[in-house]
Amino acid sequence: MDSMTVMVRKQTAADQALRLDNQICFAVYSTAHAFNRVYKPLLDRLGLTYPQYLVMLALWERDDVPVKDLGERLFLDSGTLTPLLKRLEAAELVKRTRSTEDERVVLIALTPQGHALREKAKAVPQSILAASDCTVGELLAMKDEIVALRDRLNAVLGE
Amino acid sequence: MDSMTVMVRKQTAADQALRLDNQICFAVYSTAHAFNRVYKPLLDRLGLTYPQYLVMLALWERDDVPVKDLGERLFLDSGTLTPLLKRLEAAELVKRTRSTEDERVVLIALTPQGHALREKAKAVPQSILAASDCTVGELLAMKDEIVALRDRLNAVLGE
DNA sequence: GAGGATTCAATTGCGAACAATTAAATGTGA
DNA sequence: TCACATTTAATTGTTCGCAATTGAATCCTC
Repeated sequence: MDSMTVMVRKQTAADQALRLDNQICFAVYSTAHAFNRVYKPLLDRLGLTYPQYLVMLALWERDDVPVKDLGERLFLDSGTLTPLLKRLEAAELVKRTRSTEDERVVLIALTPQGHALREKAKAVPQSILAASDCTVGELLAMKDEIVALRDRLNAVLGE
Repeated sequence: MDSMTVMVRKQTAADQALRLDNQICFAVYSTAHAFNRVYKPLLDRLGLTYPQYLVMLALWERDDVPVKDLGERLFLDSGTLTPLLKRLEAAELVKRTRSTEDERVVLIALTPQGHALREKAKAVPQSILAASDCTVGELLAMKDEIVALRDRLNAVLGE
C-alpha cells in the first residue's frame, strides 16, 4: 500500500463522514420544515403559527407560568418568546402580568379564548398522523430515539 | 358504560393524541435547534451559518447549478436562497452569474476560496458525531427513518 | 410570428431564532 | 447596610423561512 493509496483512502473517509453528518442533521432539519409546511394550513384555521402552537400546547398543560419556565420547556429564550407572546396577547389568547412577588417575572396566563382554542386544536393531531402515514407505535418509537439524541446534544451544550 | 364515561374517554383520547403529536413534531423541531446550537461554534470558525453550511455541502457535491436546483436539493425557495447566496458571494465563497443560454437562470459556482473551505470543513463531522454520542450505525438507521418520514410528509404536500 | 401561459429569480413583508446587551429586581456576603 | 453578583425580561441587530408578488425570459399554441 503506497502513500498515494493512503491519501486517497483518507480523503474518501473524510468525504464519507462529511456526507454522513450532512445527511443526519439535514434529515432532522428538513423534516422539521416538512412538518411545518404540513401544519401550516391546519394552524391557519386557528390563527396560529407553529411556534405559537407549541407555546399554546405548553400553556394548555400548565399556564400562569413565568416566561423562563416556558423557555425551558420549549428550549427557547426570551428573545424569541417575548415578541411571540406579545403577538399572542394581541390576539387575546394570553395575558402577560408582572408577578407581584417578584417583579422581574412576567407570568403568562391563558384568556378564556385561549382556553377555548384548545377544543378547535383537537382536530389537528389526527391530520398530522394521517399525513405522516405511520402507525402511532412507529411514531412513538421514532420520537423516543429523536428525543434521546436531542438530550445528548443538549447535554454536550450544557458542559 | 354511561354517557359520562364515554365523554370522559373521548376527552382523554383527544388529549393523548394532542400530546402525542406534540411530542413527535416537537421532538424533531427541538432536535433541529439542538443540532444548530452544537454546530454554531464549529461553523463560526468557517465563517458560516448552518443554512450556509448546507448550501456549501450541496455545492461541494455539485456546483455550477441554478438556484432552483439548490432549492430542490435543500427544500428551500428563492426567497430564502437569494439573500443567503448574496451573503456567500459577499464572503467570496461563490460567484453568481446569469446563464447565457437562459437568462432567467442564475448559476451558482464555487470560487477557489469556496473550494478551499472544504478542507477546513472536514473537521466538523467528527465533532458532531462525538456530540451525538451515537455510533455511526445508530445515526444512519435514525437518518433513514427520519428521511422516510420527511418524504411521506412531502408527498402529502405535493398532492 | 404573435399572444398568452409558464418558468425563474428577486423582492417585500412578517414571524421566528438567537447572540449580545440593557435595565430592573432580587439575593448574598462582608 | 452597602457593594456586588445573579436573575429575569426586554431590546437590538442579523440571519433564516416562506407566502405573495413582480418582472423578465422562455415556451407553446395557434
